[in-house]
Amino acid sequence: MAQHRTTLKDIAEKLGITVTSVSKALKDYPDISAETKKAVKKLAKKLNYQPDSRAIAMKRNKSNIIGVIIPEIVHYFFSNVIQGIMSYCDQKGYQALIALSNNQKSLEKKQVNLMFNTRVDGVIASLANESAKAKHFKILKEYNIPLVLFDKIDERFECNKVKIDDRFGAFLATEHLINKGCKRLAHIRGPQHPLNAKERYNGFCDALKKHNLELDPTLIKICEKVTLSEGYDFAKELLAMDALPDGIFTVTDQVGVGVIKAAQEMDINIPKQLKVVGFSDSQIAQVVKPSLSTIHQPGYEIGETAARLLIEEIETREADSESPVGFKQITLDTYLIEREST
Amino acid sequence: MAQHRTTLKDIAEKLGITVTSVSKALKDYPDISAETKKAVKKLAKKLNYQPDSRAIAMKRNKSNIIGVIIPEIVHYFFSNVIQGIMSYCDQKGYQALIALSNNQKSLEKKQVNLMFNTRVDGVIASLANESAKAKHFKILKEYNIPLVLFDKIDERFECNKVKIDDRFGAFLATEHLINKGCKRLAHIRGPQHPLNAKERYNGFCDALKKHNLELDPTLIKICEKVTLSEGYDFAKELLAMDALPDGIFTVTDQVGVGVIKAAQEMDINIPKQLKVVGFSDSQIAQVVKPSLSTIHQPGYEIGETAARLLIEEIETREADSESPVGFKQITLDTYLIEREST
DNA sequence: AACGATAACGTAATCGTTTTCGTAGGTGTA
DNA sequence: TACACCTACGAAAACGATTACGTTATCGTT
Repeated sequence: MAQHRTTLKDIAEKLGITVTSVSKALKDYPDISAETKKAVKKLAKKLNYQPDSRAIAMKRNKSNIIGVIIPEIVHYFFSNVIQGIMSYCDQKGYQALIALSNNQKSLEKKQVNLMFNTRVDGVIASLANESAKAKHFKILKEYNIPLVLFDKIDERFECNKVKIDDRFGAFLATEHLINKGCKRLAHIRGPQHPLNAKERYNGFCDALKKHNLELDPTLIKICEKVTLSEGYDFAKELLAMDALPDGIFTVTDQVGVGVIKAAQEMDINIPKQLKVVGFSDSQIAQVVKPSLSTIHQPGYEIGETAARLLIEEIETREADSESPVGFKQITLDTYLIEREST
Repeated sequence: MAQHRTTLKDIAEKLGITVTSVSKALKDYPDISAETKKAVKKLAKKLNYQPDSRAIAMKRNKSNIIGVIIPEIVHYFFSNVIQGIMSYCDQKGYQALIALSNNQKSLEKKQVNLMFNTRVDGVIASLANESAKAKHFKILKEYNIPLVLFDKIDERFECNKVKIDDRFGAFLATEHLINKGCKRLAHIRGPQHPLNAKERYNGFCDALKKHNLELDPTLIKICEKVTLSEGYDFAKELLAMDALPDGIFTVTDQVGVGVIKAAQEMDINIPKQLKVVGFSDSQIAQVVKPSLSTIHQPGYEIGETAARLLIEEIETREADSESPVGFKQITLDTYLIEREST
């Protein structure tokens, strides 16, 4: 019942020639006669011969598979990145092996090792929230396996990187609130470790400083999971204070939507009494009512760029394994999208 | 600079024994002396030996990689499914190679072939909108490669399947509209081919029939891309008719949100003048204002179940390649979530 | 006739691992 | 002494494909 997968051997035996000739015939080597080529190709088609990529991978020491490690996948930004990665890979003849870290450092480490064992040609990753450093990616470096970090990166780690200017984006968002008349600004920020959470916080501070506004530590809240409900809870806290904030910049749109929900429940009008800006430009930001102003974060382009850098590095090393690679950090443009929440 | 990946050969040479013994020592074969084992293991650890999964895959004829082919990934439902698949795979020691069909049949076919060549152990797929039949998956069947279809399935194709009862879900949604007093019901349905779009349409009809309501063909609209903006456009058409519909059931939440946007622009009150029910229970359904009633579609569980079925089939065939496999169709529970839009 | 060129194919090594089947040397027993 | 038996290892085939290098046979040239 179970059909046998045709190999070169099968073809060779039926034709009474050797595996070598079959291989050469299929690849149009000049030292194979036209007749033999014809016969081989015909039989190959008939038996539906398809080369075994694993065997080729062993021989060439190249799998044409890249690994992707991300914190989560049910996430507008990350799924966009993946889409970008995949469409570029498809074009270039690579496949994508995807793994999740669930934002846990230990799991992330395990996934890195798995990728290493699977002998992927390279890895694209965004660090787990628990991972301040990319130290556990070092094994890739040691064995010359290209790595591209995006979004949640470790600046000190020597490799290609793709990101947006989070600090500038946050600055734009905050200054927008100020320009709209906000005086008392709050920020619901991301976790301690991820660099982009820090950068967004810094951008927030930059804007305050530029406009001579004081930074009130009680108006800074730190998310752990960066969810809608965290945004909701922190907003409830912030909006129960004696001196209410009149503008909130949130680390993501998810959190921003949580803020909007909380404000609505407390009958605080957005944007009149409170203005909100999120970050990422995810779909919920346009769908929520009032729609949420946000900072655009081009997920698809980030993915595409990361894949391009990775494949370039892979193929450069392939051509000359000893040429020292110059690492780039590509920063993609970002901008403010103004909506009803401001 | 570039470090060399340790192989059995390296260890064997340094220890003056053969590859055979090294392999056996690492796997605790009884015919290797305790001393040798100790020495081998020590050196293996020191040199960070990790077996090459490709070589093992060749030998065992098993890659421990499964293929996943889905129409798109920037999609709440599909990304949830992937999450479910991956977490199950992780537990069972499998990795996931993911590919997108972009809802195109030709690309889907290409991806199936790629999966075949990569020698994945099995495939999980949801059909592209363009694919009425799963005929192009036949090659997997011919070579005894397990396949599990989910969500957008081909009922006639013999393989394991995981889905929800779309017809019943649609019936629930529609009856809910009727129970809430709607008399003139519209349905914005999915494309022609996907079975679940047909089933949802059928469920819509079932409810009308049960409650002796007439089916007005002018109130049925057919999406191509199933996007928010399609929902918006169709809603504008429907709400410009002489006899307005008072209830709309949409094939997805995306489309439902489009309807809500259109109604709001036209100053039609939801739920007073118009009630809307979506399908999928995606995040935007809770975020939109008014929040959208919907039918729950358990993406994570569907993914988990699909992975479980697939891996069970893989391992059954592994144990006994000739045992005829009985295919299951698992239907997961679904239910209505009532929100502000009704 | 002798040599070289060329065409067309095969040999064998290789990638890294697994596993079956030896086999050499030693010990124990009748 | 002869045989069985055990211990601890190695040889070799196998998975499927690639490729540097050999090896024939045939023909042309001088």
